[in-house]
Amino acid sequence: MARRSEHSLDEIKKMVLDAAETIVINEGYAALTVRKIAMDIGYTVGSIYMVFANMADLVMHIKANTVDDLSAQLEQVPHCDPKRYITELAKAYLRFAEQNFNRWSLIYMQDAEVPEWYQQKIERIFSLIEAQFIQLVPRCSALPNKQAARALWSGVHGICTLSLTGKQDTVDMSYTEEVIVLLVESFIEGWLRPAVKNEPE
Amino acid sequence: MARRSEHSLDEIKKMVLDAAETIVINEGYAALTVRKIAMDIGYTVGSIYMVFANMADLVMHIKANTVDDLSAQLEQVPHCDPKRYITELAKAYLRFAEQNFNRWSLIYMQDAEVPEWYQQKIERIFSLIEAQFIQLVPRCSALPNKQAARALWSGVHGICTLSLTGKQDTVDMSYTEEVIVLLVESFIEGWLRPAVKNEPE
DNA sequence: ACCTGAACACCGTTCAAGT
DNA sequence: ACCTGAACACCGTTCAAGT
Repeated sequence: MARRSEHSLDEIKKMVLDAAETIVINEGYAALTVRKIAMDIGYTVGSIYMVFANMADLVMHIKANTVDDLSAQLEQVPHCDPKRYITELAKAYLRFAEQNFNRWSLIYMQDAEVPEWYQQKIERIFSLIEAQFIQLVPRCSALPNKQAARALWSGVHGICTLSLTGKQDTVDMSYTEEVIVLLVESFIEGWLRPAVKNEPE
Repeated sequence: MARRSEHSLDEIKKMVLDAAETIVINEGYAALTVRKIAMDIGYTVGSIYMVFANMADLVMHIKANTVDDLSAQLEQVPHCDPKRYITELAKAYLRFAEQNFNRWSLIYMQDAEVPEWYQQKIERIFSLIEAQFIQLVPRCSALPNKQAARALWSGVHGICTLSLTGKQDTVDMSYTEEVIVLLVESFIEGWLRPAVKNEPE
C-alpha cells in the first residue's frame, strides 16, 4: 500500500525527531535505530528518509536541540559578580549533564563533519563565559579572555565527562560539584594574580 | 575444513589484538569489525571468539594497552619542581592524544561496565598528578590534594577533548598548548593562594 | 505525490560439523 | 582439540512499485 497524507512532511519530521529524542533519553543512543523510530511513529523505515538525509543528519538535529536546551538552562542562571556567576554556570552545566545524561553525552560524540550552524551553537556557550572574563578584566585585549574562557570551561567539561561516564549511577554529585567549584575559584584567583615566573616554590 | 594448530591460542590472541590495534590506529574505531580482523590474520570470524569473549572484551584490551602506553609516556617526563612538572605532564598528555588520536579517544568511550583492573590503570595516571600536589603542600590531609589533582587533570583532559575532536586536522596545537599551560599555571597559583571569600572584585 | 516494504550490503555472535 | 563457515538476528540505506 502507500499514500496516506495524514500528516504533512513537516509534521512527520517533527514526529521523527520527537520519537528519536525520546528513545535517546530513555534508552540511550545505542538503542536508536531507524526501524524503532518508524515503529514508534507508525510509519515504515523509508519514510524517515523523506524528512532526514540519513541517521547522521537526524542525530545532528537531536544534538542541536540538546545544545539549545542547555543554552536556555544556562541563560536562566541569575546574574551576579563574575566569579560567582561563572561558578553558578558551571554548577548548572553539571546539573544539566547529570539530569540529561544520555542526550548530553551524545553532544560530544565526534562526527565526520560538524556543520557551521551547529558549531555556532557550541560557540554561544563559550561566549557566555568569555563575557564574564571581559567583565573581570575589561581593558584587556580579546585574546587572553577568550583563552581563559576556553581553558576554564573546557576544564569544567572535562570534570563532568570523567565524573559522569562509566559508573553513572554511583556518582557522588556533591563531590563532583566541589571539584568543579575548586577548579573555577582557583583558576580565576590565579588568573587575576599571575605567578612570578621561574621562581621555585 | 578445520584443525590447523599453526599457532597456539596465546599466539592467536596476540595476533588478534595486534591486528585490531592496527585497524583502530589507521582507520579508526568505526572500521573495527570481527570480519576484518579475521581477514587480516588469516583466520575466520569464529576463531576470534576462542580468544576473546566478544568485541567489548577485545576493545577493553586495546584500551588497556593504550593506557599503558600513555602511562609509560608520562612517566618518561623528567622530574623538576611540581608546578613545572605538572605543566610538562599536561603537555605530554596533549602530545600523546594528538599523535595517537584514534586510540586515545577510544579510551573514553563509555562502556556498559568497566572492570576493576582497567579502572586501576586510569587511577594510576591521576595519582601521578596527586603526588605533585602532595609535594606542593605536604602537610595537608590527603583529600584536598586528591581533589585538586582531579580538578586540574580532568580540566586538562577536557581541553584536549574539545580541542582535538571534530575538526581534527585543523587544530592549532600551539594554541591548545597555551590554553593548557594557562589552566595549569593559573589553577596552581590560585590553589596555593586561596581567595578571600565573599569579597567582590 | 506520498509511502511502502522487499532487497542489498553490511554488522556481532553462535554452534553443528568437519578434520 | 582446533577451527570452519553457514545461520541467525540484527543494522542503515535504497528504490521500484503501489495507490
